[in-house]
Amino acid sequence: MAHKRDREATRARLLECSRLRFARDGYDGTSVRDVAGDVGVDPALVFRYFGSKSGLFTEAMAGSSAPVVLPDGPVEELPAKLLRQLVFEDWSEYAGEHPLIAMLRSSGHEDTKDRLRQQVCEGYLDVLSQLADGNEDKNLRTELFAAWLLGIGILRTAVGTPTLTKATEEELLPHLAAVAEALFGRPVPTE
Amino acid sequence: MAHKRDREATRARLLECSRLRFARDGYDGTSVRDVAGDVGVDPALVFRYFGSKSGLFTEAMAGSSAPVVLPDGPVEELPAKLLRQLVFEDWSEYAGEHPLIAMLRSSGHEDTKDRLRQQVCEGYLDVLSQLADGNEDKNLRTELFAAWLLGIGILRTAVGTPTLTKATEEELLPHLAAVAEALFGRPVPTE
DNA sequence: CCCTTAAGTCATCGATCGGTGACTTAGACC
DNA sequence: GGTCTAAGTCACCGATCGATGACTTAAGGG
Repeated sequence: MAHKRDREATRARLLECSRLRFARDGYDGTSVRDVAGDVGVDPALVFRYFGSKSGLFTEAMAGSSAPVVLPDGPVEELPAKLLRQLVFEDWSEYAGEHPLIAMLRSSGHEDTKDRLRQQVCEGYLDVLSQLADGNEDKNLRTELFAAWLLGIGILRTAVGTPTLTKATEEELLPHLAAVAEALFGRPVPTE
Repeated sequence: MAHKRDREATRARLLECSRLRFARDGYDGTSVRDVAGDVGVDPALVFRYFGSKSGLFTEAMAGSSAPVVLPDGPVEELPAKLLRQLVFEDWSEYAGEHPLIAMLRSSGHEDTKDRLRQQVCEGYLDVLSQLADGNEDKNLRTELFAAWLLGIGILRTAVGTPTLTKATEEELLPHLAAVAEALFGRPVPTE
């Protein structure tokens, strides 16, 4: 009675809730009953709509690729933008972590690993590689910088290292500029 | 009759096999029956020795803290040593990944997160912080460098990014030196 | 108003999980 | 060789999981 009978709307709500569960608890830690319970629907409906649990997982992860910065501004501002998005944005909708970091928890499954790689490559490396233009090991430098951003996010949220967890964006920006300059050989403004 | 009745030896074999399982399949993906089967022993024995599954997990992870570089050489060589150990060493005994990276898969459990943090702090940050001596944000710089090393390991093994995965140690060392110098403000020899 | 269609539910299955307690057997010691 | 202790086994419990198929009910059209 709380909701009308709307197949597409129910499907969408299942996907949304499952995304949060999968991100927070991982694939194995999430049960179909949990997700159905969040939506207020019978678990059997999940199998009617998605065939299986892994079908739900695949579709949920496919729809979560949205949050990626588009290269709309000058390339020099990209590192700061990505850092802000990866680390400091409010991901409370995704259980407090960037979806990419959360997805790492399920990287034991080969499907997840493939999607993870695809998302990192298309969403981050393609954009970041502009910064490495003119350098010798362009791709390697790009991936090394992406590794740093990812590592910062992980130390902050998944490990909970003391200093980095409490660091503010303003404290991080100077070091970001220094490392970016060292890797890309060009000045990167902090503002 | 394959093995004699030796409590300590059986305990050790259970720990060793569980370490590999936990690393490769995560906490939830590993069953007590799996581990006992690897050792060729009854699953009930696991509970007799470790009380519970999480007891086995805790003890297994506590015992895997061994692989940490000791600061025996000059501090300038630490980054290269840690990179070699984290990324290029042969971790086939641990399913091909450094235990720390593997442990990230189970970082949904708070116990694992605590142990992970402790291991990163004591095993890596304490050693690395010598490099940041004399700098302003000593701890922050140290954690930022550790984040980079961890991120490199993750991109290589858990994500499988194209260029970094195939990179050799010799290709990475110059960039390691550049970033270390940018973060710590002191030259870091590549050899 | 009724009847069809599809959205959603219910009961249940088989497998697997962590965990427990009673039991069996191997090995050292006298 | 008998006996005692501890290493290891066996049978089983309750809970939970993914999954299936038969069922019920809400909504729209004639």
